[in-house]
Amino acid sequence: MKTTRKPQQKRSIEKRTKILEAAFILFCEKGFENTNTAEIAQHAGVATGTLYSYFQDKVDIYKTVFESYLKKEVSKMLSELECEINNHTNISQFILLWKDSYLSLFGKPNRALKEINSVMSKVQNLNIFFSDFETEYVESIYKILKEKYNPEITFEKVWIAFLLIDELSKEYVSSRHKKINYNLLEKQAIVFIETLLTNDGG
Amino acid sequence: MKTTRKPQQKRSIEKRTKILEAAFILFCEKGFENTNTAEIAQHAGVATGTLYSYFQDKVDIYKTVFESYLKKEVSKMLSELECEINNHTNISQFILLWKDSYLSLFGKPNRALKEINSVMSKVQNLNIFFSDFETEYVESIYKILKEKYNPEITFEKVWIAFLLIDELSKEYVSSRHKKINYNLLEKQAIVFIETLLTNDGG
Amino acid sequence: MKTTRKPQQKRSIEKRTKILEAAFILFCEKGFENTNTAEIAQHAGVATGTLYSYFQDKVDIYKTVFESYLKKEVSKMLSELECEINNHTNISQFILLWKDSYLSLFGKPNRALKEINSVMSKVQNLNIFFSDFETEYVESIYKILKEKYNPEITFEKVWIAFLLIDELSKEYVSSRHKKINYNLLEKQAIVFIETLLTNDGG
Amino acid sequence: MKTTRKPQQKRSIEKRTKILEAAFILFCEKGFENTNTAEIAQHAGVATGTLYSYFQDKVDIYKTVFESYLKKEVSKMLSELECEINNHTNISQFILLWKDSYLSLFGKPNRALKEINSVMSKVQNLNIFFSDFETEYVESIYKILKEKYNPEITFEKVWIAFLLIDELSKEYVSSRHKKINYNLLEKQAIVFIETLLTNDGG
DNA sequence: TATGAATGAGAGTTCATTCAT
DNA sequence: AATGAATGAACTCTCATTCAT
Repeated sequence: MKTTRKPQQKRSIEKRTKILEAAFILFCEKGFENTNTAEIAQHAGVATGTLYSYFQDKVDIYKTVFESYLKKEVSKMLSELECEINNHTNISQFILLWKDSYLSLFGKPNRALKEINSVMSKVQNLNIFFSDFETEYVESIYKILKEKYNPEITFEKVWIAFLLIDELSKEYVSSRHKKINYNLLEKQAIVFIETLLTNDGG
Repeated sequence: MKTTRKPQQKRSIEKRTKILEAAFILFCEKGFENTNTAEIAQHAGVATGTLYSYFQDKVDIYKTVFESYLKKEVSKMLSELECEINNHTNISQFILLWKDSYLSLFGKPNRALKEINSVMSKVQNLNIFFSDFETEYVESIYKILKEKYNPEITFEKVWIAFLLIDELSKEYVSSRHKKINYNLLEKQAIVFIETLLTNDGG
Repeated sequence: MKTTRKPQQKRSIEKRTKILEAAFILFCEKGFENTNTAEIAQHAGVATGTLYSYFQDKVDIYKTVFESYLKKEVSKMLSELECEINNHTNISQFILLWKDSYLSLFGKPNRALKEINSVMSKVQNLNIFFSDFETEYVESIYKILKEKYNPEITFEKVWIAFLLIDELSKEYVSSRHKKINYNLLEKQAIVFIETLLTNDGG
Repeated sequence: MKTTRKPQQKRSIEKRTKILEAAFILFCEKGFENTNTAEIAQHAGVATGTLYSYFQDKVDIYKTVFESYLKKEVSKMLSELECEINNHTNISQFILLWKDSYLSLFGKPNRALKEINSVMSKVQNLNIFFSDFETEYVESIYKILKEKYNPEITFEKVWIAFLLIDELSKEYVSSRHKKINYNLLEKQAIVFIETLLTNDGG
């Protein structure tokens, strides 16, 4: 029977946090498969064995890193978004804010999250968490839009907007398509998301 | 100085093809990291050592597999698309055809291609190929659309349409978001893309 | 220079006893190699570090556990045996009593004691203790038998009886030979031991 | 899906044999837990990875080592015993031969076989093989004795004889009881085994 | 004196790559 | 040209032991 520590003491929590921070940075930079446990330990300033006091295995570290990252950052982001709306933001500005916050959230861990299928094949229930999480996230945006801007809006339209914002962020992060004028791309995308979300038809 | 053979003889070419086919199937199913060279050799019906007669290393196999897959399939797809257009297809039908052909192309290798960043860190110039390839692909679509449907269309708009079709395909392949009505999503997306590509504004 | 405590205070002695009890149970169940110090500490209700206040290392725990078990239990057993004899027990009954008491003593720690060679290679003088102990034990039985039943008996004959009782106990504990009728085996063994110990020849 | 090689070629068989030989020596000397895979490989003159071409894991090596040792040696021993009987051997001589052959077989691997419980907890069906093997072995002896010397003999009596011979061998191998006159012990044991096996009573 | 978090050497195992045949 | 047995570095994970608190 294997147990992992649920640290209550301050120093212990600090160590756990350091491990998660180091793992986050390395997974984002190099991905899951190209990061080894020794590196994580070294960057966290702990011994390799210490990782296994706090986490069951490497996959558990991955899972915890991105679960906690998303949980923490997304709820923060959503409340910030809601706050902004109350300051007389129009829908165009809202979309811009949405895109910016999404980019700041998913820009960094983008690479690591892409590998999720690889990690998934080693553990059950991992993709369910992330799928459900995405759904919840879009539902929150959907509620805001329905309440504040367009009571007729459908969930699917918001999802399309979400897909586009997701792709825009990835384009931005990679910036690998030389022929693309990113500023123009973004401007046009936002105009069309606005059309999508305000038009009654569909 | 290490060399890999450029096989000219018939039997050699067959062997190379078998390796690429086996690798394609396995990389698509299990990803790069979870597929080992012994498996590829076994499925191809050759010895492990033979892999290294035709390819420099495992990454070279990955690179060649998807380069050749894309080169071959995309040009086929594009000529099919062009062919269809001449049969009095309207833009809405064109978008549908585009989406379907894209799905049939990228549905299968989706998982393997997601890992591209992971593979990239082991070899130079891999992502450049894929980025350039994507650009060329969208340019081809852009030309068709400009010529046949809308001379005013911008490259960026087509790119937005492309991003959306890409994401739709991924959603379709994974089908992991329970709350999404995929038929509705697709229908609305296509209407939206049509609007995007026919409207003069932007 | 490392020292281990010789606890004099009541609470200390209790702790030491708890460690030995926990270790005894675990070593008997799972053997030396498959029992780890964390488990011993947990079952004893102490911290892992505490083990090392009372014992030099894991081997020292093993050694102490079985030394103290044998010393305590065997002398108890021998006095019980001697007690029974005075109540007009015949030799056949004595052998039965011997076997039963031996089984109750060595049945449980059988597995752990089998591993003694493995543990021995890590520490000096461990097997000497156990060998000497066995000798003393058989000598005690020998004295009883010589005094009460057969003055002509030889030490070697008693040793043969001892070997047989030892094996019988092991068979009983493992019960893994399906074709053996254990009741019959035991009955015949005891008859044989009786013959062995009463016959003058040899 | 993991596969291990079934070597057919001469050189391959040699390598497998070398691994088994090295493992046999080391397991006998130091036991299962105190022998590591690197040592086995080194003594066999192969790389660590090579072990895993021929065997699934360390336990599989242990299992194969002693299964093949016993299968090979015991059948050889039994045919030798049968051969001797035909040369007008009396029962006393037969018992002596039995004991000697048993000693030469189980003397060396005695230590390693004692650890079987430890290894067993890591793998299923291991003890079943060894128990069944012991049963078959004693049955063979039983058949010989019944046929050639005493048609009235019971299986249980032969088993008792077997237990005694087993213990005698262990005593001999360890030779750790200083007060024992081993020659006398053996002589008396054999006399009594003879009594046991020839007497009709029981 | 007791704690238990931390250590890190060392274990078993995998697999891309090589090279004698 | 093709083989596939062999390699051995690198990986993840364990656990007896230590030591700051």
